[in-house]
Amino acid sequence: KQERGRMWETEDLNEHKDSEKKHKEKEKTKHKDGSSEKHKDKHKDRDKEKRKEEKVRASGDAKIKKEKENGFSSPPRIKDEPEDDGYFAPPKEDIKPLKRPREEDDADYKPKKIKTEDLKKEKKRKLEEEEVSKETVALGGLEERYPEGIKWKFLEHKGPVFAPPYEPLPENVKFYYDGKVMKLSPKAEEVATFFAKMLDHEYTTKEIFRKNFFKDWRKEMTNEEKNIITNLSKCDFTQMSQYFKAQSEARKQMSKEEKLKIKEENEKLLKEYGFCIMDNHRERIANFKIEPPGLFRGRGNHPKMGMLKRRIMPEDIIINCSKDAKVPSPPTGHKWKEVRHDNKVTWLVSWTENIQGSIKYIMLNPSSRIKGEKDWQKYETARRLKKCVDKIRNQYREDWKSKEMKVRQRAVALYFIDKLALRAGNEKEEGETADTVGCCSLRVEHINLHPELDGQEYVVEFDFLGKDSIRYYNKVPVEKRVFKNLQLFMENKQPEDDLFDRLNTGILNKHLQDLMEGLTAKVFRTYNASITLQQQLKELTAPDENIPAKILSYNRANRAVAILCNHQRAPPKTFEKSMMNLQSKIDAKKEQLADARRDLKSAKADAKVLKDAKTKKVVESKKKAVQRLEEQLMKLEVQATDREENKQIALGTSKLNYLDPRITVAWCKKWGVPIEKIYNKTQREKFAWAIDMADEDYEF
DNA sequence: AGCACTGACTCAGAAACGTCTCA
DNA sequence: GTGAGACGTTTCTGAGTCAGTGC
Repeated sequence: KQERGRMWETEDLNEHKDSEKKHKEKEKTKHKDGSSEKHKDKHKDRDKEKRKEEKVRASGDAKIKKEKENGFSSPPRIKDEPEDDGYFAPPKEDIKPLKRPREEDDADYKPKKIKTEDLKKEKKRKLEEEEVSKETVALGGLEERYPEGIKWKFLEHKGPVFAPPYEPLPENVKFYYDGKVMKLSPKAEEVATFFAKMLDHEYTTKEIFRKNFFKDWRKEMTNEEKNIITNLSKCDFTQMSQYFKAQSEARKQMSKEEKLKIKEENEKLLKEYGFCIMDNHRERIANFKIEPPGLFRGRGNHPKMGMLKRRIMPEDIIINCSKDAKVPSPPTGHKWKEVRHDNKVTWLVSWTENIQGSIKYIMLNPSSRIKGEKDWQKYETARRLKKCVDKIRNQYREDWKSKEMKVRQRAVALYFIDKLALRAGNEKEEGETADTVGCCSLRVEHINLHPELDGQEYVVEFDFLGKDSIRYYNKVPVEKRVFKNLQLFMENKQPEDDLFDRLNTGILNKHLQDLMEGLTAKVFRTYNASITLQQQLKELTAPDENIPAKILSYNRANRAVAILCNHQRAPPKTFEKSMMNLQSKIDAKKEQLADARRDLKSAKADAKVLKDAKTKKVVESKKKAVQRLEEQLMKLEVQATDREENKQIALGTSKLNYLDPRITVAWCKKWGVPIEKIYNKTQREKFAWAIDMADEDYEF
């Protein structure tokens, strides 16, 4: 059984103090210079370095990686096309702003596409029985139009939308320090409002959050403010907080017209900035709005939570577009940091974020050609793994016996990745992020070995925090050889030592690359998720069930995958209540049904005596009523089961990222389930390529 | 030559938002 | 017919993976 919980939510005081202490030590060594570019000067932990050295020694024999291709199932056939054949910038007038962009888009661009792809189209058309309008997203090797690594030939966009400027609070909203009213400078006030807006959130009670916030807030204060405000606990943000609550309340209470006006403004913004031209398509951009300033909310026990995420200015922004495109103009009085023309990447805009020093991007929507193609490619790689997975499994089982420690560790790790769908587990910089692990970065403290547990032999108990600090807890019986190996790996180690001290993701992936071109650790997740869906669907779908029951089967298959991938969610706040509501509905329905049955019975009795047409008719209608109620009851019960089973499981992530959509499409076609029942509008847009491609015989 | 760094991309759950349903 | 709450959808942005590059 999967248990959910974030360590830090339940951690006891001692642990808390410990992590605090650790963090303070980090701070001391790290922040001496006080520069704002601290993230650049990487802090090296002594232990970590030692560990790394060991690994280095052990991995000296790494094989030289062979030349890597782009992971296509078939090598891309590169057609030599004249540069300007079809890759012109579509004249502006052609790009009509649209209310329902996607559909009309297709109509807009189809003609051009057909022009540029005459031959391919013709071939395709023969294969197609269905809507031609979806062709724009049909893939069938669009990539081959580009030489290796080239992502586009023409790219034009309007640049990002910046966060709205700060609006100072009205005079009557006061801030108090130590019980006394205090007027803050605009900059200090802005940062204070970030905190005030989060006052109801658990974050603001956390020591690290408060400390980080206060430190960064003070940087924004004037000298006088700095002198006065020395203790966060003496700050009273309640008026600010109430003001924002009132504002959001007011927003909810707005009249229809006002709401409509806002909606229209948003649509206008989307129309203008939400699309770009990539080659001869108008494509939706995923995140064209720049992240507004605020307080950093890391997940889990993040050492940087509460730090100030600064406002991004045009001067921070790098614009990427093609040379022959119109460069977006920066807001008046501002300049871009840089304009570049790099067609080996897919992003339109980038900037460097100040918390981790990492780069953020503006990229295209999942429905775009460039994302869809990549997605399709991912599943094709996973399907190639299907063909050789048996061989690979035999190989790593052999490797459990290897004389070389490194090989054994690699083999056991790969076994976990395959069997349990664990993530690869890159090393992370200590003190920069929450302490989470994946397979290669598992530590001794994360597993417990039980030679026997609950009647099973050789059980490994996993308990660690994975991505997003989601807890992975699982007791797994493993093969004896694995168990013995784990015992060996753990010998003479401290709890905080790496379990696989001779292994990292680089070594593992290099090895995988040798086993199959394009194979990496995460392909196993995709493969196992998709193959599980396919198997489960086969197993669970009962041919003569009705549609709701079929959908339940689908959800159950989906759920099996979500459990495998450990996709969890916090139980909805209203879960208990809504469950009870549903139960009372079921009870009511049962009562109705009992009544209806009684009515039917008496009607039948009447009919026996009277034998006239009228009473017969009554019997018929009562029969129908019973039937209808039975159906309704079943539907409700199905719903209840589904919901109960879904309490802590998030289906969305696997559906969106791990399950080959063609399996779903095929299943829908086979059983006559409308695709809309499984995929909503957005999902259908994202998977348009699959809906177009797969027929009911599709096999993953 | 080897590996640390980092850029570019996918994947992740929470929160905000919109819509539907039921009293 | 209406309004509140439930529930599905969309947005947001943080957290991973992985390979290329530059020291």
